Amino acid sequence: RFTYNALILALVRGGREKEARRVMEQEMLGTFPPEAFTYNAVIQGFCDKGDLTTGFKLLEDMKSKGVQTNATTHGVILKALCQKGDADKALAYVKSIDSSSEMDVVSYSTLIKLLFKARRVTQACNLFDEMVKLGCKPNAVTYATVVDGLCKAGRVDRGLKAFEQMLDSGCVPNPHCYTVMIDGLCKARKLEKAIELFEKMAKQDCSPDAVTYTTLVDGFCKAGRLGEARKLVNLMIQKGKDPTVVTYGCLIDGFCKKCRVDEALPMVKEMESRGLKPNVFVYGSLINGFRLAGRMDEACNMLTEMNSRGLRPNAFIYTTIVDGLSTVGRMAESQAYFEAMVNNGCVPDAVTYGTIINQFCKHGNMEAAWSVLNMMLKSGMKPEALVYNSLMDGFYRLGKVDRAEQVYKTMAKQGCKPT
RNA sequence: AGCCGAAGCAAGACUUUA
Repeated sequence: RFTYNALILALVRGGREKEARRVMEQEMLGTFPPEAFTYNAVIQGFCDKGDLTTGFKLLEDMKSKGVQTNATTHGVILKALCQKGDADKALAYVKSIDSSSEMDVVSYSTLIKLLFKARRVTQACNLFDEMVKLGCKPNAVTYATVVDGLCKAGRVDRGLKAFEQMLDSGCVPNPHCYTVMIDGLCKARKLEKAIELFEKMAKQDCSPDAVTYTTLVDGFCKAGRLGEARKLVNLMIQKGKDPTVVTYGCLIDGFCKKCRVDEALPMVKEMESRGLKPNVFVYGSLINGFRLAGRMDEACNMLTEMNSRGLRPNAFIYTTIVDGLSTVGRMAESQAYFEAMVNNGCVPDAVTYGTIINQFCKHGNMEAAWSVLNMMLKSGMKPEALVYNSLMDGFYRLGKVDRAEQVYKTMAKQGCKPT
């Protein structure tokens, strides 16, 4: 029986869930009574592939065979629903659970994460309170989830409270817990507090890992404190925490944003010498760096280089190039890159079209801008307020107040709030 | 009873008077 379970698990992990199911249904069930462990593994296999239909079907099979679902079953199902972002279904599922197989700390944490993801912050917090009330003790993962959820919802203050609550509860924090808090503080522009926490970590016998370092490196970079960012990367090397591609990505982006792309380039060499290959993010930063410096030939060369290295440029990359070329007045080339984008099967997104609209506006080509907006709306895209702002500004500058008003009305109709 | 489920980090468009 253990052998079968081990085999099934191995198949699931290898992405061969169909075989796993066959082994379970046709070989194992003839010899051994069905058990939750096996079903959980197979259900997970299908859910990981996005096939929730089969997942739920197996769940029904399981129940009809009299196999008791357990907390892990719920965890697997909730994880799947979490990835789909289907909070309502998840809540309905939890309601349908009978009391003999309760939720545990993992399934609760999964559901809390899902609710935060669906921006249902109040519900997430209520669920957290509920689990405590029911005697299910939150662990470090639960707290990390809650702190992260609160911070990403713009409630760092409450994130900090939850973090303190974690310490008070006697829960031993791990680097994950600190990292989400540090990240939240950095993004809320409370860098000093983030540094403080980072320094406290080491003292607490919880040394920062590569992600924690990277988070703070990014914090320094976003605050324009590049010297400190660089020093921190040196420190992590010294401490034996190897920087990752993301670490270098943050550092390189920081320099690029400050128009110091020439200092960023040696860092690419440095990362390569450490065995790290620049990825699409790194190229994105570099291309943006050249764009900000008005050096579009070099930006385009970088795109060629990434192609030759087998990296596929995405909408970010193309949008940066399209924008940069337009800004320096190279309209025909800009358009050519937009066409190349489409021809290469890269789908322009709302930012791409927003960029194009903005560029038309800047160049006084308002009718073109207006028609792109309508195209966006027709295809169901939701332009951000800044796109409407750009259009209104463009019409105003040409003295076409009525057209600007028309834009404003469209904006209101789309439910887009003015900024 | 054999370790089946949960958490963290980076790139693109508006607004600048120098």
